[in-house]
Parts: sequence; structure tokens; C-alpha cells
Amino acid sequence: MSAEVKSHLIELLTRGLAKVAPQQPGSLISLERPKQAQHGDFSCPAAMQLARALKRNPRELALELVAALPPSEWLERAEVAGNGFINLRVRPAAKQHIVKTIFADGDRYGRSESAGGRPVIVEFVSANPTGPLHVGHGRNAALGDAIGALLESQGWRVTREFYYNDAGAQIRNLGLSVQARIREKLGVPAEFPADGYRGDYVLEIAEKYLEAGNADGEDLEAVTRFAVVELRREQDLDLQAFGVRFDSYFLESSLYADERVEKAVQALLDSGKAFEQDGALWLKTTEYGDDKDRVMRKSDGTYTYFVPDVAYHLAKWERGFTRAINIQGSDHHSTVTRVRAGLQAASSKGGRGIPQGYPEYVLYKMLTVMKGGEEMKISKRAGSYVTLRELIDEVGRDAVRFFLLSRKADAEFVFDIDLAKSQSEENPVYYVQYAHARIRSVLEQRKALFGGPDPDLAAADLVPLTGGRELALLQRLGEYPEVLENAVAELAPHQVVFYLRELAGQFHSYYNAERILVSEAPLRSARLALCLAVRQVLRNGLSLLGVSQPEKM
RNA sequence: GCGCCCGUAGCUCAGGGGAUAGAGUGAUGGCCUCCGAAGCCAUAGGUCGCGCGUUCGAUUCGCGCCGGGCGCGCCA
Repeated sequence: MSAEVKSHLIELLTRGLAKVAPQQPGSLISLERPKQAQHGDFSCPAAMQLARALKRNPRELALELVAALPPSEWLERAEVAGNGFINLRVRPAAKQHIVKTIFADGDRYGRSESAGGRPVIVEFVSANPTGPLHVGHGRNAALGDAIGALLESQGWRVTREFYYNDAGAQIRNLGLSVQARIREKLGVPAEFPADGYRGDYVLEIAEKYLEAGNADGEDLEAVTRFAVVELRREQDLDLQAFGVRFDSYFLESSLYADERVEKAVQALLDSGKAFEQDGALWLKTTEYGDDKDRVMRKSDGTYTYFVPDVAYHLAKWERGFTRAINIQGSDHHSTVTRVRAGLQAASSKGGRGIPQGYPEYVLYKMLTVMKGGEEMKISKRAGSYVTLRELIDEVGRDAVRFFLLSRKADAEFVFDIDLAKSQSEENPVYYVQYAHARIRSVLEQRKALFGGPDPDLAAADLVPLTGGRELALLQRLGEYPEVLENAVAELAPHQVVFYLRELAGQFHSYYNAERILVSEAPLRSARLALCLAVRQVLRNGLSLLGVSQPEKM
């Protein structure tokens, strides 16, 4: 059912209320979707909400309101339930209309221009080039990519950015780890760094380095550079396999090269919120809601990661992104207050006007990965983790994406590798894709059974669609734009996943209960048109999630 | 100890002031001479962690407990 129907009903109720209770402002009317079909298509709790202010019995008030409703060709009937709810039932024609809308809008059905092309930067993955991507990065990538697509669907101009932390101690650590492996390989006495990276991939890089014609690993800078290039290439391949694409890559090292770090420090000094203590330079982040002040420049003269972080986000703002969204593991949630505090301080002079809530964060919980009935601790340094690539190879890209998006971000969840592999056939993604493939198959069958050219289903008369399952499907189709709008407002792609599962489920039920290709041509065409509308919405939704829409399975 | 997040069916999870709390999976029993059985239908399974408040109404909001995760570096 389309949004027009809903606003039409609100209009009716508002006018009715104006007659019954002229002293009440009419803006209070809200409509809900009853869980029970017997309660109609919409219900309105206005009488209960207003009863107290009007000192009236809610049920009587509801009865009067219903009696005062203006006539309408969409509204079938309005009745008062025992407790004062007004239940509204709509005529089939009001629901059938949605099929025409879907045919007309096609791939654009559900999209809107409400953001008006405003820019937003979505930063995600941002894995350090110190190891392959693991399943946690997979959750990040799936979320970031889907959130980007969702924002685009509502008219945002989205830039997807990957931030490379290529200037810190961890990179040095990587270089030392590889160097140690090279030395071991060559039989040179070597001391492995205490907090070095122990994964097998470090050894592989060491071997490649030697195969590339290097006699030894004594040039640490060259070793490090080689390792970073290798790992970045691997990560790019992983992301490619996952179907994730970025518009830009931002290097931390460029913040130093462009003197943005120095400028950020200067801005923080100018704010008057900086102070020296114990040989270090601090910022009074506690004045911006942090629980303790933070060091900016260590006593050894180097900066903490906090400073380039602030510089990076200042750069985002200066690049024109008045909205910024970061996808991060909740284990980094302490940086939220800190980065915002730094931005507020740095922009306090000079009137940049960065909002307090800038940037926004979508924090997701780490996965508990189970394999062989045991929890796999994800640890880069210990080298024990499941790579994203391994998962994609064994479970499939669509299934991994759909599964990783099927929980809200801030919920912990258990990813059982064995289950995902062994039951990949039963993964919910196939349930949705199957509905899509089934519809194509019905269209093929039409040709086989009835022949002739494809009928113009866009022009089909929909009046025959009056069955309970058909009306329910029509209603569900009409909810899609609201679902998108909501998912974007809450940055919650899982809502789209649940919607698609429900839509597919209703379709499967319908398909089993009713024959689509009946002999009466008008009914057949109406049903085929409904199927096509379902297919269109499945396509639109799946493509937003980055999941393919196969014609055959 | 302090801060953030989470406790909903055996398991994995939706819902988030509104009527009888849902789905998937697992269990049990049915449905292919008929458009794709990767599907459908039915049955079973719950003190929505506990308590006290706010409200016409609380699983949902507030406070306090209990249990779990994460964070609390001059690491990132």
C-alpha cells in the first residue's frame, strides 16, 4: 500500500477529529500497522491518547470520530475496537495501485531524492596493512558498503573511503617481523620482535621478498615497503572478491606530507585547551565529555594516534563533507568521544562550526567465530583467525554478505563456520534468491503453456487481485519505501534483510496456495503483474545489499 | 571500580509505549500425475534476566540489582 493511502487516511481522521473536538490541534493523529490482520490495515490510537485531555470516555470519543469521518473511496470501513482503537480497513483498489507504481518506477522504486545530493563520506574497513582481512573486516565491509548504498538510495552523494594507517609503529613492527623471518630463512641469528606478527603470511612475504631477488633482509625500509605493498594487494583482492569498491584511499602518511598534522596541532594549541605536563603535551578533552585528558605529543616528541585522527577528520570537513559516518568495531568506541572532542577544540577558534556529533559512528560488535565447536580467538599477532577470503571461497559471497548483514550492528553474534559451510544450502539468502528465480521460471512457463507474445503486464487490470494473500503481498510491497527510509535513518541495513525475507516468505506461501498461470486470462495477467512487482522489489533490495539476483539457481 | 553495548523459544536472532510477543534453525507430522520441494502447511516450544517506578497501557521508557561483551596507555 502506498504512502498516499496512509496520508489520505490521516487526512480523513484529522478532519473527523476537527469536528468532534475542535479545540484539539489536529496534528496528533498517528497510524499503526496492527499485528493482527483481523484488526484491519491500520489502527489509530488517537481516542485513547486524547481521552484524558478531553475528559472523555475513549470508546465514546472513538465512536464519534468514526461517525464524523468524511466519505472516501479508499476507505472500506472504520470500526472501534473494545479498548478504543479505531481500526481502518482499506478497499482493494487502494492496495492494487502499488503495482502500477512499481512498474512505473522500476529500479528506482523505493528510492528518493530527499537528501538532495548532499555529500556524505562513509569510512569503513580501514584495516592496517599488517595482515589479511578477517571475518571482522567482513562485517565492517558488508555494513559500510550497504550503508553507502542505502544513503545513495535516499539521494545522498556518497564517497566510500578506506583510511590506511601506514605511518605508525605497527607498520614498523610488521617490517621487523618480516625481517626476522628473512633472517631465519637465511640461517642468520634473528630475534623475533616480542609483539611481532606471527601469522604464516609473514613467512610467505619473507619468502617472496627473497624470491624477488633480494639477497638479504637488512634494508628494513625496503622490507617494510615490500610487505605493505604485498598486503595491500592481498586486501584489495579480498575486497574485490567480496564485491566492495572504494571511491578513495586516504593515507595517514599524507597527513604528515601535507602538514595537516602540524596544522591540527596548531589549532589545538590555539584553542587554549592544551597544556604541558610530565614532558608531554595534553589536550583537555574532559571539557568535551571525555573521562580523562589525552596526550597529543609524547615526551619523546612523537604524536599519539589521536592527533592524526583529528587531522584526518578536520580534512574530511574541509573536503566539504558536512556529514561523515565511520564504521568501526565497538572495541574502538573510546575513540568516539576523543575524536569529537579534538574536533570541537580544534575548530573552537576560526568558526568552522563542526557539529558536536561529527563524525557519526556505526559501531559493530566483534563476531564470536566458532569452528569445530570451539571459539576461535581472533588475534592478528597470534596469527589465529579466519580470513575473509577463506570464508568467501567456502560459503559464497552472497551468503556471507547476507549473513553478516542479518543482525543489527551492535548485537554480538556467533558465526559458526561449520554451520555456515555445511548448511550453506539452507542459508536464508537462497530463500530470497529462490523467490526471484521462481518468478522468472513462471514467466518462462507462461510462454510454454499459453504461447504468444509477452503480454503488457504494466497495463494489466489488477481488480482480480482480491485474495487474502494477494492483498497482504500488495501491502508488503507498498511498505518497501518506508523500510528503506527507516533503514537509512537508523543506518541499519539489517532491516532490509528482514523485509526481504518476509516478502520472499509471503511470495512462497502465495505461490504454493494459488496457481499463477490459470486459464482465465484477466486473472492470469493480474497475478503475473503481481509477480513481476515482487521480483522488482526483490531485485531492488538485494542489489542494495550487494547480493546478486540470479535468474536460475 | 568507572564508561558504552547486550540479556526475548533448545540454538541464532528480529521487534522497541498499544490489542493474543515474532522469524529462522532444531524436533514431530503432513504436501510434488499440477507454474522450480533451495518451497509450503500444521503441531510443539516464552516468568521478553530480576525488582521497583512512570503511564490509560511497559517486553519497549527511568532507576537499582544480576549475568555477558568491549573499553578504561605518553599502543592503534
